[in-house]
Amino acid sequence: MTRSEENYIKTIFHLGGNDTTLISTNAIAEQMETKPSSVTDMARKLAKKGLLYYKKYQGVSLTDIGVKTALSIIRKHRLWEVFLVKKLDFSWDEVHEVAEQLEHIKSEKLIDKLDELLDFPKYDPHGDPIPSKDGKFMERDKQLLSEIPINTKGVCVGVKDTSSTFLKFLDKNNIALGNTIEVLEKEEFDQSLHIQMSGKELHISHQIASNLYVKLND
Amino acid sequence: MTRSEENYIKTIFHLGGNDTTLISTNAIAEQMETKPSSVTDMARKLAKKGLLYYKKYQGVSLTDIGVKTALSIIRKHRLWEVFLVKKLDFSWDEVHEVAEQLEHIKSEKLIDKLDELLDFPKYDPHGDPIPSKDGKFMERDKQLLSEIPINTKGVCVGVKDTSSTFLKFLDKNNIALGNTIEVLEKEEFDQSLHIQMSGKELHISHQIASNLYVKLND
DNA sequence: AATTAAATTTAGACAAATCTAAAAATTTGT
DNA sequence: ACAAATTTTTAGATTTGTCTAAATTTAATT
Ligand SMILES: [Mn+2]
Ligand SMILES: [Mn+2]
Ligand SMILES: [Mn+2]
Ligand SMILES: [Mn+2]
Repeated sequence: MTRSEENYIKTIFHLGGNDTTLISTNAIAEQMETKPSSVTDMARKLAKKGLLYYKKYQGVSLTDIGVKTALSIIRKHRLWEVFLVKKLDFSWDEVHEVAEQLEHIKSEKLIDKLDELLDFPKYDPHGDPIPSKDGKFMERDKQLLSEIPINTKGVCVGVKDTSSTFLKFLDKNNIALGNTIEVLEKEEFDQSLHIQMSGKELHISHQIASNLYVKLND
Repeated sequence: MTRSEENYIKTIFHLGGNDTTLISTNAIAEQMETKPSSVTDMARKLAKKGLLYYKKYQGVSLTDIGVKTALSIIRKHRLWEVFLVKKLDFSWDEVHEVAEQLEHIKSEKLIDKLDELLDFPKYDPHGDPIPSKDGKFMERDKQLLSEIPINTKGVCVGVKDTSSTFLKFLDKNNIALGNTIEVLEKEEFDQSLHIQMSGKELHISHQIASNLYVKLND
């Protein structure tokens, strides 16, 4: 598989094309910052290769082989992200760009040994689950911080927005995965939250709270 | 720079095109397993980019920028080889293929941090020197085992042939970098050697001896 | 239901990197 | 020095992945 083909497969998976829902060429084009006509060409090519199902004018969805392929690329992407953070002291806002390149390196042994070196991590630096060698992975039971009730405690386990700006903002405010957060108060007016974290009280906007995943205690 | 361009630059460097000697398109084509006509096209392209000097019908040689580029790629290649051996338990005959891919990953921070993780190695698993960030490196003072006199001792510091078959052969015979070797006798007939290594006596062919580098003691 | 708007595909073009076959230049051998 | 052999370049074609502009299909609106 070429790098371009792999990127298409991965994007389609992320857009939800793993079940029978058809993903439109426009949606793919927008996500990949390319043109719909290019997507059509690639859809035909990948359909012929058996990686996806393509219904003219309707859209695409991944075949079983397509899903397996996508999971393999995502596994590599996320393992490399862990490597960059844990072994090379990258911060979580710097890893994505490099992982986009590293995910295309072809060597089964490489990725299995990397997995071992990292002690078989279950989640990447952004809290996203890492598929196992055979494509299985556990989506964590998590909720957006903005949607949990007042006076409940949870552990911060992931981010929805993985943009560098958001991640740097979290760093600046000492919000990190693993932190315990308690919602103290919710402002009716703007949906902003008063929270307690690491002993300190903090006021965060709805914008922030709706991009942070927490796992409720017990 | 594209992957293809980088591979051309690297190959030309290895063929000795760093000084004023011109390297022929045929030599490059043979080394890269491509056609001379393809090399001509690329030579023009790289000349226009200022990476090499191209004299029609004569050949090419790298400019200063070309040499710098080559050294940067070689640095990456060799650092990744060290990583694969030291951190992921690859054997020295398995690393080249994967390093050929990894050497094209673009991230200055990645390679500097990798260097640090590996404790700034000076040589790769095959005994080849690793250029520093600013392109400097020390070619070790070494000789082919086949060319040192009888009754001299040396430390095995490198291999000339880096093919998988040769490296596996050395593994099988417990010949590894760092071993001390003494030449006991040289057969006039076939140039084969009787050597002493790790307490054992060994008989090796000229073919082997002329592909092993040793550094004489003192 | 007909018209308009939006999404999608087709047709044709382009750049990068490669190839084959033919032409041109260089080198070799007498 | 000249013919033959070799090397190198040119010309034209191919594949991959992309694009623009036009045509077609589907969806939305009156
Ligand atoms: Mn990522
Ligand atoms: Mn991630
Ligand atoms: Mn190598
Ligand atoms: Mn090497």
